[in-house]
Amino acid sequence: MQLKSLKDGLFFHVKSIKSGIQPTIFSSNQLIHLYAKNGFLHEADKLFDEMPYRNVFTWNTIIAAHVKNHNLTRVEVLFNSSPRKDLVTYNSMLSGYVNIDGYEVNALRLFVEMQYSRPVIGIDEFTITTMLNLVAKLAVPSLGMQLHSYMVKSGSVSSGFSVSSLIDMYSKCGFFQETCQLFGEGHGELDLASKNAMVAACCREGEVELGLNVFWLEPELNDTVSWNTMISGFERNGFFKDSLKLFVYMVEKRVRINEHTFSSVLSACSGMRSVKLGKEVHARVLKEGFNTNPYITSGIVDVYCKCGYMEYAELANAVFGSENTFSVTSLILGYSYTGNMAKARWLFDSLAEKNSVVWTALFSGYMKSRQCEEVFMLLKELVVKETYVLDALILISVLGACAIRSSLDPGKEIHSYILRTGIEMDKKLMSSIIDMYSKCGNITYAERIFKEVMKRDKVLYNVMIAGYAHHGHEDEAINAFNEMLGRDVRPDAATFVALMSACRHVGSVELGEKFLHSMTIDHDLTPETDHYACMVDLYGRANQLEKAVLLMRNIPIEPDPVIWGAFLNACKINGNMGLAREAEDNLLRIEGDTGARYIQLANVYAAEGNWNEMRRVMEKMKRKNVKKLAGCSWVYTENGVSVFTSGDTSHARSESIYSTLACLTTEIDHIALE
DNA sequence: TCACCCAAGA
Repeated sequence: MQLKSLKDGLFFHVKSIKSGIQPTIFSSNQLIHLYAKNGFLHEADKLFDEMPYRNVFTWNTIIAAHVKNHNLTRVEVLFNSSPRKDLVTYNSMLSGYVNIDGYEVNALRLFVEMQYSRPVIGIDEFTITTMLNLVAKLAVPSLGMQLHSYMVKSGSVSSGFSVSSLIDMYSKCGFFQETCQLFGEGHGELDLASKNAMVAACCREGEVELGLNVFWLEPELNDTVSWNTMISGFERNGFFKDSLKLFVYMVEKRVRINEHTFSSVLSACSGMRSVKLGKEVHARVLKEGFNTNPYITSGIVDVYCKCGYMEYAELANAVFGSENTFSVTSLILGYSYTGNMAKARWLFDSLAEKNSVVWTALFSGYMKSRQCEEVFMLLKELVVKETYVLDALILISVLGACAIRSSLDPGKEIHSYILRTGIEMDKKLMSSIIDMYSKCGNITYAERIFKEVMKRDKVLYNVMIAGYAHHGHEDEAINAFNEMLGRDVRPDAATFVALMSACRHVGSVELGEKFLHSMTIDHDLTPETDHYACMVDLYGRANQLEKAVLLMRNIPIEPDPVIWGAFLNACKINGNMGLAREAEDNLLRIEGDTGARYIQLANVYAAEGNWNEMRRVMEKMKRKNVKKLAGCSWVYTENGVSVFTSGDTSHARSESIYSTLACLTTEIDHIALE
């Protein structure tokens, strides 16, 4: 008897219990399969345990059920106690090892055992496709190619399963040419899974248009997977609107939507930072009952976090219940973005297990709010608590903190850690190291590392040009820029900030003007705040206040405090108090609650000996009740960091520090007199 | 009874 549906099965099961007639092994096997398929694993297990006789099919069915449920401990127990194992038993076990993270080595061992143990189990097409999956997951093309050769030799390369698995494997190993070739060879009749794998491969390669063309080949074939692949392909390449448009079209065409669809659509909403669309999708998810899928619930939380709606995000997370690390990570990032690091830290501490992504999230949060000490402390905590090799993105955060703090020694330690552990030096990491060395005052090291990189990208050039600028090496900055153009690396707005800042350091007004002009005319870039502020500063330092005034009048964007601050400084250098007053009005209008601005203004008047004006500004500041954080210096010693503010006597050894300082000052005075 | 293609947080 054939039991087709769960209803059939239940009916049959009840009948057999009532009648007391033991079902045949064949029927019981079918029942186990039906129960497991419909999520009733407990019932499947119970039936399996109660069976007086079992055959190899019985064992294979229950093993497969637990493989699908990712219960590997149970799978291994069953596999080892199974009295007779055939190729199917081995293939199921192999599939368990391949599809559950952390058992990849077991899969390789089992694969070898299947071929060489006595008696030989052998391998078949199922084994090969499962192994191709493993190759794709681990990205080890050499093994993939061996499997491919074996398939060619054994003549099993023509089935849809084989081709789609091969396409997927080559694509995930980064061999796009081979992927295209395989797809092209099988063009006589289009196999849906192979076509879907090809669409995915194109999107993975960033060839979205090509992917779309494949998607529209014989569109009547397309199933939910095809649509999902294309929707996610758009999303992952940043074409969020196209992703959502295709989703709408999918709904109109009445193609069945599943949990994968919603997951990608939610990512697109996050990418667009559209809370409106996010809410719409959220409503649809609730309506269609997908609100227990962890991919989807974390996706919803993420949309609200990315859009800055932290209250909604918290609420959604609470409603969805059951701890979801992805949701919590999104929340940590959301709070980091809004500068609420206390809340971010609280959430971080609430996680029982912390993976490298969540550590990275906290690191980047502290970096974003420039809490460098917290970055260093977190690093200490991480090294104590976790044993794994530090993630490149974490190191980038720490290097950033070193750069801000001008802490060369910790920076060097990180650099040697990278060399020691053999972490792959990608361009981002390389740029961070170069930036760290240059900001910590060691331009020679920065340059040496830069010159070792053959394939230099935009960020790498920008960092190096900024480094040269920072150290007053105008010619080197311009040479690097010319080399960049010669290598067809397109400059961006940051390149010109670096170049103009090089001009600022050496006072080359003409060159600065040339760059400002050239970025618009030759490179189709729009000057932003930093460019104008840089130019105003350049004019100021070159005693060309009239040009600064002219530029201020013609800046096409609303000048922000950075530009006004630069202009104020220009007024100070050129001793023009009338214009300084104008800058003051504008500055305090925008930044009336920033203590540092009042002090800057007071200093402008003080430099001119205009004590009345200075007093007026200080009184204004007092009335507004704003404070300025004291500027400080710091020194790294073996015992940690010591911070000093002006007139500070809080340090335990402050007496000896001050007497050393007095000696040094006397010596400097002597040198100056000589 | 086992195998292919689509989903999340830096």
